[in-house]
Amino acid sequence: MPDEISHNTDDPASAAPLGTAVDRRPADLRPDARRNRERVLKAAREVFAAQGTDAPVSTVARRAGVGVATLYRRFPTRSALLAAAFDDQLGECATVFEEALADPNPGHGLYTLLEKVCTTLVTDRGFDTVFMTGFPETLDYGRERACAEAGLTHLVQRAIDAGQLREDFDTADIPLLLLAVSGLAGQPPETALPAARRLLTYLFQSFQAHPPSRPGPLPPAPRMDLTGPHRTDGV
Amino acid sequence: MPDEISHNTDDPASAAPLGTAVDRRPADLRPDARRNRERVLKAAREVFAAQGTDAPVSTVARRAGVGVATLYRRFPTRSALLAAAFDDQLGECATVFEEALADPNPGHGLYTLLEKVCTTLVTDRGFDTVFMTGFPETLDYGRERACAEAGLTHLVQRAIDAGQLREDFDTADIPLLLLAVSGLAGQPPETALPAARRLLTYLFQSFQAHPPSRPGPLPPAPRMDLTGPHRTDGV
DNA sequence: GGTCAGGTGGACGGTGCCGTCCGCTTACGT
DNA sequence: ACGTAAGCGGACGGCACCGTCCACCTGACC
Repeated sequence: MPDEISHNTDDPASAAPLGTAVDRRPADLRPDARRNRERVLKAAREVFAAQGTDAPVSTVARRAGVGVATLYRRFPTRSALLAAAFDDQLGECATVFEEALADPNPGHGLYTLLEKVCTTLVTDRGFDTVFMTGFPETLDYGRERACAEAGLTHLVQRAIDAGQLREDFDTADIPLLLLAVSGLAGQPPETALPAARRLLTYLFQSFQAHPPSRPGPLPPAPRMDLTGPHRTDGV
Repeated sequence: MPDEISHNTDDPASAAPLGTAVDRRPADLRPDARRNRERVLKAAREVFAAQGTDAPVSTVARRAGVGVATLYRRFPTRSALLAAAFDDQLGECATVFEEALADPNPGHGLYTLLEKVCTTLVTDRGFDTVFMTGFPETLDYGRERACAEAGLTHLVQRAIDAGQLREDFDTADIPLLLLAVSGLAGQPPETALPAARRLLTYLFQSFQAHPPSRPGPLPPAPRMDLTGPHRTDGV
């Protein structure tokens, strides 16, 4: 599971020793450049959230009020820009993930973890792409991923042992759930969010080891029309 | 729900009286043209199934062994080609849908309907796009759709009345489920298919009005890695 | 205030796709 | 056999995007 992908901490000690250290630490930048960098990131977040990861780079540049060259100077490739734009979200993910691991009630931890991740997944268009693919070229993916996966397996096992998850629940069901939720990401957020919640509720009720004879309540079902991916173009 | 979109029956009586009658009836074509038309459709099915609806038209033409112009002559726009390519699948959908409506056991009817649709959704890449969007410009969508929706609501209501579906089940949960399953469509078919089955099982167990105290068995969980949309390029 | 590395923006070449145009080919009727 | 209309394919113009290049600014430091 691609949680806690290495996120830039703006900490000089975390300089990337790898050859791919294209994104120099913002602290070294001239203040105007630093300001532009921020503007680009802000614009990138907005544009990618609204239009998805396929949005043209020039749109981001225009929205940031800078030229394309400036943007490419900081983020030499599209992937780099994407990774940087979603970096803090990824970091937040990592935090939530650690909170979940620390939760004494594993079932509750797992639920809140997935609830939060799914919310982001469905609210921020384009986050799904970054989250799912993880940009093997841009970020050192493998280690963090393996670590997250191990933690997740452990959490799941704890929840099973506690009698909160059915015996035949599998760690692989979590990517499954994530993928399923990301299928809702194309909808406009105001329907996608309740939809995701409802789906999550359905699934969690199914995940229980001992379901009650009458199923628990569901969040409301949003009306949704499937026609088209619903670009929320901000001009 | 976009089931049973108007599918060409190759029946002369079904001539489109609308202005959009660009796709002349194959019977009128010269035999060589007719043959080429079939070749194009076959190639389109293959290419779109393997690469998704974004595949370039020229790829289809090349695979069919015809020039681009030939292709565009028959299918003046990309949408037309897509619609035509998935026409029979859509027709099959309609058949399955009617079978489901006719099933004396509404719960069983609903399950098999969704099982089949989901299988197609996950097996044929690109079918999801066509199925979900339904091409309002190309096909007369509204009537069929409304009809399907009404039938579906009726089926759901029957299943609820029969005590097979929980009271708070909503017709809108079906698009929800479809969307969720289509989220798996990016995976390679050999993992996507079992994944879809498992997801469907989880959900249906949750849909039951009176779940058993021990949940029923699940189909196996496939290992899946989320990294990337997994183009299955057939060269 | 001068100099210059670092920063900037717009213009540019490259690429991949769409959908059309036009001159050649082929099947069918006489 | 031959004329004609239908069919054909490659080449083409247009467009959108990517990523680079270069000539012009600007802020920090002497």
